[in-house]
Amino acid sequence: MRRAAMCFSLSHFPRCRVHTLTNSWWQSFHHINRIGRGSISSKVLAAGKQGLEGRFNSTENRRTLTTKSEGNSKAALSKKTTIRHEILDETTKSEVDIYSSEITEIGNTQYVDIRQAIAENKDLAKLMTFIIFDIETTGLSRDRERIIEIALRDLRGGENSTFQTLVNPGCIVPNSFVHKITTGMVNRPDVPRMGDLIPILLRYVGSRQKPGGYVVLVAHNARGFDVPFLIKEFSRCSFDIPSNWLFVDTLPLAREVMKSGGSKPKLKLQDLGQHYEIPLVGSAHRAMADVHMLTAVFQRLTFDLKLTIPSLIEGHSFWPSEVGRSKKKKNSG
DNA sequence: GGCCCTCTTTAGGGCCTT
Repeated sequence: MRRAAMCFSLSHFPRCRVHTLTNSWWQSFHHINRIGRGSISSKVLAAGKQGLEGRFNSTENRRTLTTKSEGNSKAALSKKTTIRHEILDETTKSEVDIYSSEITEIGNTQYVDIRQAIAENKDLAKLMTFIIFDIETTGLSRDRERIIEIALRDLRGGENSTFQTLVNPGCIVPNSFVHKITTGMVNRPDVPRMGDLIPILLRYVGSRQKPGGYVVLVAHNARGFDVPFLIKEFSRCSFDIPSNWLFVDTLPLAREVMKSGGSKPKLKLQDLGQHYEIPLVGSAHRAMADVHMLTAVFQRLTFDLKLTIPSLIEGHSFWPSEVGRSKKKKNSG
């Protein structure tokens, strides 16, 4: 039997480190705010040092797992399938049945604007699952190019908090100089095509979301690049973006933070990483390395902007249907 | 392509994503 490597991996990070950093200060921001600016900085930055730098350098707590599945993933979806995750050093093995989790259906509420409701009801904010994601592609045009790698990371951390896979684009990869992903790496029968991968991706995200909750997917330049690419690929494969997926673009957040800097701000993800002195893990422009970087950058940006979950959702999130529509309306009158 | 900035708004250039 051919053992088809799905080429996606799951990494195990210290449980709740990121969750603690993000959610604790978000939830307690107003409380901490009463203590004073200096106290906020010292407390949160201390948490950041432990949660971010400590995590990145902590090899003893970080175990990379590879995931392999047997058989074609699309065919496998027709029946209950278990994907086995094997730790590289083979000292331990674990199994996760990502097909057993239910994706919560929101019914016909697609594109119903819940952002105002979240702003008015803090309990709804607790139903949010924040997932940082990044894609690598064969180029910049959403119409002509294809996704060749995708990585996600649940901000809560913990076991199976990350998801990473190469994607077979069915064409050559002309821009390997960018991400070091070659045609030979992805044009293989054991690398899933997007149509096979999307159901797995949906199940994974569904396994991370809270019952009845919403998923907030965060990416750098999400509005201009990642989300349009996702929409295009989902559409091409006859899938819909789930109705409970919201998106946040960190590029305008960075622009807002950096605009007071005087000189022309550098807003590339790697520049933001340098600004915040965040160490790079892995190769830049590989999806998971960029996800780890953005995870740290996102938290620093939201801290600098003093954003709570409700204010982030209300003021900085968007639905897929809003992509392609200019956020700022030109004055027609 | 979306967004921001300016030498602007009846526009154009540059950044950001790969």
